[in-house]
Amino acid sequence: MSTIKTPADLGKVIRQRRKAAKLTQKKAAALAGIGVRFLSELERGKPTAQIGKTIKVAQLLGLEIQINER
Amino acid sequence: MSTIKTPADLGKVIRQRRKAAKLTQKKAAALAGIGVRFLSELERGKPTAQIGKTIKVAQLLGLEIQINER
DNA sequence: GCTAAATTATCCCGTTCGGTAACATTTTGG
DNA sequence: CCAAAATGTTACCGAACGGGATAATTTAGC
Repeated sequence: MSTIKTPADLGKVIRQRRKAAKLTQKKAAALAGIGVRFLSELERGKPTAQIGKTIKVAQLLGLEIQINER
Repeated sequence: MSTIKTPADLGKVIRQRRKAAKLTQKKAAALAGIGVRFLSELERGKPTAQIGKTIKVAQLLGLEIQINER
């Protein structure tokens, strides 16, 4: 369970998880219905990545996003 | 603790939390350094909202984003 | 070193989003 | 209830960016 404070934090988790699933960016992107460039940038912490696509990728990788009061 | 499956889920939580904090969109947007339009659209679940701005808003409202394996 | 994978670059059209203000909706007070 | 006030949504303009496809370059694994 990781706490996300920045887009970079998010990218890191996604990359880890993708690798753990033995998927290349190309395959993962195809499965999520997005481009490889998006995934590459997302994993590197691009702050302007779109939320909808980001959620899609997370779900594809079996990641659950939760939000709660601090 | 809410599970986020879609941009709409996220928007809902953010709106609730903003209201609980007695902030108008205008004030909240100013505090987060974004435009009112972005916040309005974010709360209504716009899937293309940028992740960086979204995280900023969440943090301003004292929301913690977590991500973990399902 | 060779090969697959990942990052980066380029082209390019569509979209984002801030500022401002008009318009719509919701809330409030009498 | 209804009018006024507050809040939220949207249109407009314009500059800037997103991101898909593809190719080139860099990096990593064997």
